[in-house]
Amino acid sequence: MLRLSKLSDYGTVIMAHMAREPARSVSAAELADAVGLAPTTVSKVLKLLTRAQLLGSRRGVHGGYALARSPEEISLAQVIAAVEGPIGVTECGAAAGLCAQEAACPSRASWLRVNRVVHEALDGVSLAEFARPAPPPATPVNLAAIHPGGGHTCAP
Amino acid sequence: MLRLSKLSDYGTVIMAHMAREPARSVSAAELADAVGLAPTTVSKVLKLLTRAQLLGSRRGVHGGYALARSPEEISLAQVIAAVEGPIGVTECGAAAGLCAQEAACPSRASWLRVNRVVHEALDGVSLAEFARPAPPPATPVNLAAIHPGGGHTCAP
DNA sequence: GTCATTTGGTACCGATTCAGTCCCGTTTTG
DNA sequence: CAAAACGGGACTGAATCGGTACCAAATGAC
Repeated sequence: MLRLSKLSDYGTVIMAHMAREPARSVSAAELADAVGLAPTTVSKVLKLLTRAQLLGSRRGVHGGYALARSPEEISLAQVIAAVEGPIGVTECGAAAGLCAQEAACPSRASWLRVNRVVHEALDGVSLAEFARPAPPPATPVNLAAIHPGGGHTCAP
Repeated sequence: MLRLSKLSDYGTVIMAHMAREPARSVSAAELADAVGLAPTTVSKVLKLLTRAQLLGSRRGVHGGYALARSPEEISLAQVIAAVEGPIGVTECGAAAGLCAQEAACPSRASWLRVNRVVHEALDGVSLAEFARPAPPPATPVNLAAIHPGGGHTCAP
């Protein structure tokens, strides 16, 4: 199904939530409550997002997390990569040198193209857009024609 | 990592191999030998591809598999969907309504857009192209129309 | 200075999913 | 009828994933 992992999904939900009040610092517990997930799980995701420098953190009594950049400057691709590693449909697309047949692979060019498009698609969606879906951007998308297969775990 | 399953990967390799001699009927054993995978595994994948009507099959002593359509008319998306089910980046599967918040989900539009782009990327690569990598096709997916401001490197 | 609070890192377990194999039935041909 | 080949599941071991727990480090209140 070429699906996102649950943790990545959580990551996007969490980041979307934070993007609605970009300046505010929030604790893991508060966030967990807001998105309706187990505090431990939220915490785990927050750690990953922080390590990837998408979030800044502060420890201590009034500690918490806050966006490291403005929501416009954070893309879905960055969030997903932070949680589940390099984005790539095939191994050869995620990092060079993983596939033994790399040099001789007749399909490599095709895969690289697919990988690039996928990455661009995810990189083209900013948190700002993701959190607060405005009327569909620049180019109107024909919703009726969209291939179904979607929805995600929309946390409250 | 948003990665393809191994079985899907095998599927593409097998189909690519068949696309190089589109008219010929090949047995599972012969194919397994050609692509260097276990016969049982190849057989499993072939069954899936056949059930999805990408291949035609004949039983009996001179039986085997053959492409159901010309390589130009079979896309990567079709092969992948045949092996691992409907392509979709997010959960809540093919059936609508699995996600309670579906109607109110603020990110749904974004996800649908991503799904659509991914699907188009995979649908835009034909077996013919995939098996015998030619110079990039005449009409690549028009990313600019979907995400104005587009270009980006694929580097992880 | 001490203590409650909150993040950081890691190790761990249970469950689910995946890859791979095997078995048996059906079809076709010689 | 016998052999070759596909069709459809069932089964198993392994890998991955989701989730939890634990302890260390930092911070601020008192």
